[in-house]
Amino acid sequence: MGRRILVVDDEPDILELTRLSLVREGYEVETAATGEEALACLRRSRPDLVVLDLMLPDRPGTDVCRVIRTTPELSDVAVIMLTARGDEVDRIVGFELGADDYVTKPFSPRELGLRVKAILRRGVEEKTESEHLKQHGLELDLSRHRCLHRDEEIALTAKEFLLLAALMRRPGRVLTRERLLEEVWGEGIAVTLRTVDTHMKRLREKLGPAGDLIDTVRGVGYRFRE
Amino acid sequence: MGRRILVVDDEPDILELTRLSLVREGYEVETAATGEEALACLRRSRPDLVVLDLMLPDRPGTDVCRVIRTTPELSDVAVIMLTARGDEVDRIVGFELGADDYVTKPFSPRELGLRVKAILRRGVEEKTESEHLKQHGLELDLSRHRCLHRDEEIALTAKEFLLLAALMRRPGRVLTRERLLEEVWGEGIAVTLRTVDTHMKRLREKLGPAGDLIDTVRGVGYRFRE
DNA sequence: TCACATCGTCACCGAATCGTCACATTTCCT
DNA sequence: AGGAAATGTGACGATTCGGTGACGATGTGA
Repeated sequence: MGRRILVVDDEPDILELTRLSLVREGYEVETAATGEEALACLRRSRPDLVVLDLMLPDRPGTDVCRVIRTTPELSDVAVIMLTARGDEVDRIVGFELGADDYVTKPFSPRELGLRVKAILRRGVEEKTESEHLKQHGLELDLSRHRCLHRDEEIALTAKEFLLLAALMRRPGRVLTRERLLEEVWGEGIAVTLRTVDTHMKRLREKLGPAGDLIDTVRGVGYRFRE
Repeated sequence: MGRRILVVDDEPDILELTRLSLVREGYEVETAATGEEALACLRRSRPDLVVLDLMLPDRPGTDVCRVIRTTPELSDVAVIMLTARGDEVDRIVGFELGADDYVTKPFSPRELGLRVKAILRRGVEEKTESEHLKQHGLELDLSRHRCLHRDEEIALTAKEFLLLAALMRRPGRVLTRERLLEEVWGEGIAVTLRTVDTHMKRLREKLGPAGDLIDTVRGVGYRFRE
């Protein structure tokens, strides 16, 4: 669980020091010096937590944070902001921006380590509910948006992933196309029912042999093998 | 679906911040500052969930929670308690009070949002959990759309399944062809009455020995053995 | 900007399912 | 027993349903 961290700061020294201290505490650490770099890395490797400097060369850290929170695939990533003074803390943490915590510069590695640990632990607690589905060798990591079959990664698109998640959340239960549309696409969205079929086909295709785990119940809907 | 939330807290700031963050996540939110207000609002607008501070000016939140749980019309409302420390958690969430979850102050809106989402989802699932009919070794699971006879699966078509369900829902009672048409095919559908006979035949055939459980009541209709 | 991935829709096909009919059988009545 | 009415049964054509491949629109990263 929660192990991978991205550190974003434009000062090479701070970046390196932070990286080292976190690595020493057992985390996998990546680094980025700009907001763009950071976003690219986020999309690529989906870390569990981002330590984000408020001041970056290309765009403010607040901006990056906002992008993270408004991107569905990233919204589970925890964010710790690095800020010069404790001023705008209220705005940063939580409300307007949705960061999970902040640390004022200058900070000791130990302090950061403690915050990181606390945040990640909280994250784990939240996620233990059912963010991880596992059935018949098929594994879905909801928070990380990943799908494994016999430990081999299967690349799914957003819709395919949500579709599979909806089915796997209630194994054995038949879900009508209407229900699936509602759950995956959202309520009141105007999409043909048959669209579900198409996505189901693509999903089965990608799942390969595991595609058989999805049953078609003629005249009713689809169901995941119990 | 679960959308409406009541937030109860006596601190205006927290109240407003919480309200905002929940509204932003797409919920309809009402607020109350006292226990009495909260109960009034509950009775009036029946929200799906209450976020309830433990400390209120007029009466403890635990008290409010107890009232909710012991009022039949309100017992479906989910409750999330806000508490200062993780101390009395067991008592709160467990049997004594019957809250569904708790969040310790201070909390980030994100954290609360996640809890809310989880709780509401759970509620929906429980309510959708549907019938399971079982008679004379014949078993019908509506939500899974499965039919078992002595633990052996019997594959039924949609119509056959609905027909059998209609009969099994009222064992011993005779259902006319008209009634069955209405129930299985829907009202105002133009289908010959004799169509029911045909489906009944196919159904009995598939049920094998259990087919005898369906009696024909000459001149009236069909009935499932009591 | 371009290439590429994703998504929604459509049209077509084969197969499962359905509805109806004609005929056989049973039941009930006189 | 004889006949009428109701139900069982088998066959057949019609319809529905889901799988599938293709296409165009849209969005997104390089």
